[in-house]
Amino acid sequence: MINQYWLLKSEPQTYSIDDLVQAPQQIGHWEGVRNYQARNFLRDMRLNDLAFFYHSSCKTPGIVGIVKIVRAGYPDITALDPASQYFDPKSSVQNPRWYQVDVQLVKKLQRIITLGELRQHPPLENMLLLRQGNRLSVMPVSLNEWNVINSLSLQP
DNA sequence: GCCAACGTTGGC
DNA sequence: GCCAACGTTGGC
Repeated sequence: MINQYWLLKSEPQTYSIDDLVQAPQQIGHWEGVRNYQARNFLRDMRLNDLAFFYHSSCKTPGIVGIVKIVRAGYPDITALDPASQYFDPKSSVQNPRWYQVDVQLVKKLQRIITLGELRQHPPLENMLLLRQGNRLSVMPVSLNEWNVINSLSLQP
């Protein structure tokens, strides 16, 4: 079975890798995504797919961990909750508009692989993350990119 | 805080 | 369907 690899962005001030480290069973709900392209990627995720955990909008943006999809796409409950900041009146139980997945920590990297470092590696120059103006918070990562970054994470 | 690069909204 | 106005993202 061929898995797809992914990258998930989060603002650490909202949800950080350490929040996931400390979560029960180290499982987190990846909810609140309100972009259609990102939602479609969430919906495409399959059980046991792997993803990089990326910190964005912070002092040192970069990849900080690896997570596994432990529950594939299901309706985002926060869209149905009027008290939630992610509430969307256009979503309903019968016709959910947004989806979430559950992720479980595989490992927190020993060091952050910064955005600047990623940009220094020619094999990664076509990475979606590095494309100008890219604002997707959920995106696929090619096998080759995954392997390059994975080996970087093992270097001191 | 700035601002470029988006995505979304809504009038027409 | 077009497109201007607006809101958001996210690096710097």
